[in-house]
Amino acid sequence: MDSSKKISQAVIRRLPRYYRYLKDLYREGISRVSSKELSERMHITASQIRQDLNCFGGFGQQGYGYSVEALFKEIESILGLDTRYKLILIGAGNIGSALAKYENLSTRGFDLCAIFDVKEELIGKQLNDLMVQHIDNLKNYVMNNEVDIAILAVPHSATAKLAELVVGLGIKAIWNYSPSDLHFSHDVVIENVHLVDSLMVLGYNLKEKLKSID
Amino acid sequence: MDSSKKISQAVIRRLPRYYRYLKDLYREGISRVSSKELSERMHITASQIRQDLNCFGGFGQQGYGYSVEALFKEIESILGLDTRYKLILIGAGNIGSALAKYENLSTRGFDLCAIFDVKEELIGKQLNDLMVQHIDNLKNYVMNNEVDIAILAVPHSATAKLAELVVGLGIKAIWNYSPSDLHFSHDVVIENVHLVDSLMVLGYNLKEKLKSID
DNA sequence: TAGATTGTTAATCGATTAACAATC
DNA sequence: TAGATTGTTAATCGATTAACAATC
Repeated sequence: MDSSKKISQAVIRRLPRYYRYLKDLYREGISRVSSKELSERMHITASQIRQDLNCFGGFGQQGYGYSVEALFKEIESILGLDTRYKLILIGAGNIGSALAKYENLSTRGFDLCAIFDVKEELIGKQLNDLMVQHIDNLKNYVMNNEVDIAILAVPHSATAKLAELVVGLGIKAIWNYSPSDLHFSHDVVIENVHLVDSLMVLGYNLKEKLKSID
Repeated sequence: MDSSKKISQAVIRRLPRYYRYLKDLYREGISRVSSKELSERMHITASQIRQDLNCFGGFGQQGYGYSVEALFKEIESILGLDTRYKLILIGAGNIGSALAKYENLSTRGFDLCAIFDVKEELIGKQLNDLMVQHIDNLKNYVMNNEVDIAILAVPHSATAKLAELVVGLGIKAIWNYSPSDLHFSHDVVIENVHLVDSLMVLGYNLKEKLKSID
């Protein structure tokens, strides 16, 4: 549980999955779970579960297993889901407006506070309880309001410039849905999301599957 | 290039990224690229690029590099993006309708052909050029039309039952946006997508970043 | 106590990187 | 030919799995 020890991204990317499965167990009214039981549900090895959890601390009890509620709370806290983040959305097109309407964000502590776009016909449009503002207001908004994370959902051509702007204004995290990947220096954290990538992998795997049957 | 050799999912999951970067190069009018140049753009090692590509064949030329167009076409073909897939969407809620409106699907060869939901108020609703049908029509539709991939975007409570139905009807691939993960036997391929997972990882990394600055 | 299951070390496996001979 | 860069083997690194002593 030495906090100076760097935890690998492989482990971190599994945390949301643990979070989901534990939440399900909790909702089902199950109060304890062993690494073996959890491993069967999650289709990973019990060994991996114990290794992963021990990166953060000894949450279990020998001979007993893990308390579902306690472990859930631990992972919630590790992921920072017990604190709230303030988000802005840049780009109110197809993906952008879908994200704005996505209720799972606020239930996980991610509060969308403002929406910006450049297209005149979108300005003033209501998305949930927010009104789309002109991108020219962005600078002023960020200087007067706390912003933790910027969601970028703009076309290829606008991505680089807007990312520069956002980072220049001191925002340290970008959830990027734009077609082009972002790479910044180590003091900005980025998640590049490409929905279609996953579909391409699915298509590939389907093709291979069918090939092996023939 | 032995086709019997199993290619690791780690490599396969990078293919869409190669595809995107090569498409960009192609659009920029760049006709050749070395693994070193590509590695700088993509922020991965040149070694990895050469290893990855050589899983599928020797596409390069010593002393020259790779032809952007030829390599792009190769990867497009490996991913099966030169063939078309027929998709159905189950669940026309927030995520479902966003996916239905997502133009990037058809441009990559994924044609959405029918949409189903159970909610009376959604039946008959127009999404792009498709009308939402009642889920009771699903069986009949699948028996009379080719379907390669089902997109599942339904609530937790409906996921398992609908997945069973879809697999029972012989569909071999599911792009699953439902809150609960699906795991089927090896003859069905699944991609479980959880948008918020990526945001949670971003939140975690942001928190760690800020911690290290203090 | 006996049984169960963790936490943790050691072994294995796979993926990434480095190096370099082959060759365009 | 000389220079460049691939394809490929070997070395390294990291992640996963196995094993088991510790302990509830």
